[in-house]
Amino acid sequence: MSTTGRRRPPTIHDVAREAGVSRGTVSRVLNGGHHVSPASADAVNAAIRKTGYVVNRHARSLITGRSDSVAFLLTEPQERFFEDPNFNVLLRGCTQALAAHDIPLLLVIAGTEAERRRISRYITAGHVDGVLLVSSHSGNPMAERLVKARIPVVACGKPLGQGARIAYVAADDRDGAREMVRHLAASGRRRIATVTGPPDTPGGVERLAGYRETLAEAGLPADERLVAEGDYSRAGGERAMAELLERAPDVDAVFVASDLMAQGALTALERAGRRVPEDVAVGGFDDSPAALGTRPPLTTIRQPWDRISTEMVRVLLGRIAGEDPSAVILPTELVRRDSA
Amino acid sequence: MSTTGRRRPPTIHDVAREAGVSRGTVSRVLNGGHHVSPASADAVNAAIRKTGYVVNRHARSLITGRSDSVAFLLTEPQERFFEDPNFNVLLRGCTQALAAHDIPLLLVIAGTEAERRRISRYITAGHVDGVLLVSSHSGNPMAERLVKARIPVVACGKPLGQGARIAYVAADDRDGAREMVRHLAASGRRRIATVTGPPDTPGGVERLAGYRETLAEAGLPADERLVAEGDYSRAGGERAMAELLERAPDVDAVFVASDLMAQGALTALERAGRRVPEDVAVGGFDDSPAALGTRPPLTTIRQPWDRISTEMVRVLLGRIAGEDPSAVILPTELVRRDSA
DNA sequence: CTGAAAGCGCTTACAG
DNA sequence: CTGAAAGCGCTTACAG
Repeated sequence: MSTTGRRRPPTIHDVAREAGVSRGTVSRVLNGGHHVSPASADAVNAAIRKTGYVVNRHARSLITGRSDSVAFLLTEPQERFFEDPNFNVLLRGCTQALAAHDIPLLLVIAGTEAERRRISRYITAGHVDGVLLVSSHSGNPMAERLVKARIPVVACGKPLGQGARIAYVAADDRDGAREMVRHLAASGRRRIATVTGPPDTPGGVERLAGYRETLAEAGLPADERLVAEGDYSRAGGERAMAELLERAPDVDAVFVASDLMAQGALTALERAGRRVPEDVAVGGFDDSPAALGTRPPLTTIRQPWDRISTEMVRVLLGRIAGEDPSAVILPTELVRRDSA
Repeated sequence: MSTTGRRRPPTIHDVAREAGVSRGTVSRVLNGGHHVSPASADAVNAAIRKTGYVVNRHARSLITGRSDSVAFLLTEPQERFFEDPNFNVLLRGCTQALAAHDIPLLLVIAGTEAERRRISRYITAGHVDGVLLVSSHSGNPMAERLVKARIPVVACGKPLGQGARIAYVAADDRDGAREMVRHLAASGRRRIATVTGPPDTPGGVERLAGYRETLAEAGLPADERLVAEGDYSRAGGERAMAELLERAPDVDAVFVASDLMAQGALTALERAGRRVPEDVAVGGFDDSPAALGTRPPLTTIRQPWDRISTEMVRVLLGRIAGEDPSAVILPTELVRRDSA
């Protein structure tokens, strides 16, 4: 009569009965099969197939205290992340790396302080085993809170404030910037400007430092009129480039600290009637999908996003397993296209 | 001695003791406060604050059979989704709409058949209460499986195969296409081509239908050389436009069924030395962020993504609460910029 | 309105 | 190797 009704899913008890063993034995098979005779294991596996049994994770989590899932946590206004293709690449990479471990990724966006509070409670309540923290800005209160609550965390990019207590994975920002500026100088440019990231972000600080060092090495004079601050947005890049053009009309190259900002810079240059790369060479940073959408295609510094996400997941899983926080710095690579 | 160790989080039992009531009463306060005296409720709330109690969701889910979370499920190769900015907008909208209900979003990508199988099991195991299904192609085996397993599902875009059994939210594709083609014709274009979406997607079918209808209404002859098939990717759009240029060199306008493909079409036109909009007017579809990154900025049809995501969440929550599947069709809007 | 009690589905020492 | 049993933290009829 009730075959039409929604059948209750089979439990471990049904499997045990079917296999003719105790629930304990079924559980042992489920959890690695140690201390189980081959015959019992076979019987259990057959019973699982026959009944279509799937473990109830809530019950398991209740007793193990683990959720077997991980959060991908964004702690900035969403617009930034969704505008910037880097975000996609990172999210995709982490999703994939986690999937390989059969761990689902919980996407959590905490852009406002109210949201951050709510999410803190959510995470602290044991909903996830660890957090992949994506936030370019330092002094992030979330990181502090999470670390204090003993939640395993690994950040993308070096957290400027937190000291050594938090694990992170980052590209070698400074070295990447140096390579780009060397490339610009090698093509004979002499008035090389830069559009920086925000000064409270590792990319903002390190890429600028690399720029300055390389200028000095090349014997080019430092000129503060050649430095404009951006905010990693396309609009910010456009604004900064316009500023640069006004302050230093003789600029003949610019290193822009992100591809998205470089896209904006290109717009500003076009409006000003400057040809790229003939009049002004433009170098970006990231090698994000944004670099291909521009005209001309962007010469840029590739961040190894695949490796970054893989490493973030690896380190986080290690942290969850009890390992100490570690830092991973990955090398970048110059990608030559047409803009410089 | 043990204050340094990781303190076990407070349970409902601790709260009950603190408040001087039974665990049942605490639970009642937690679940709406019905059948609880104000005095007890106050005592419980005070105890919750004092102990910092947060409900253990695993225990709750075990008994209620609900997870209080929802999956955002992508069932296509990831590249497509991450390449296409529409995806971002949708994901962001759903995340926000869900956050308003305090429901976390689980991002799940099932691009390969193996992944789909794994994810099916995952979802069927009761890990989520419902699924926001994002997949442009029809005949999606996932949808079938989920519906069969009685999982509440709402699709983005009308599922071509599934009939009336699955709820969906979509923009009015046909009407949007008609408006764009009318706009093109109104500007005096006579050789209006189209780059379509895949023929097994609702957008591929409906937007092409709208194109044909409007051409007929405008008294323009149907010419199959003016129809090229795209795949919603930038590269596909570029390819299709090149094809069009070869087959019908006198083309003076093109309606491209997605902004991303339009971006590709622009590249092909530029390579062919055609000016936009002077020689060829280009109209897109979506009003995705891709439409702003082009030169010239794209005239396009806006899909009301905010409303689409809000509605998807609303319908899904309704389904979870037991409502019947419903379909929501939202109006589009012509956005005039410089490309047409 | 409220407490005592059963039970959700699982894991894990504990004995054998 | 394996079963019986306790217990994870919660919710929900059931009596009062």
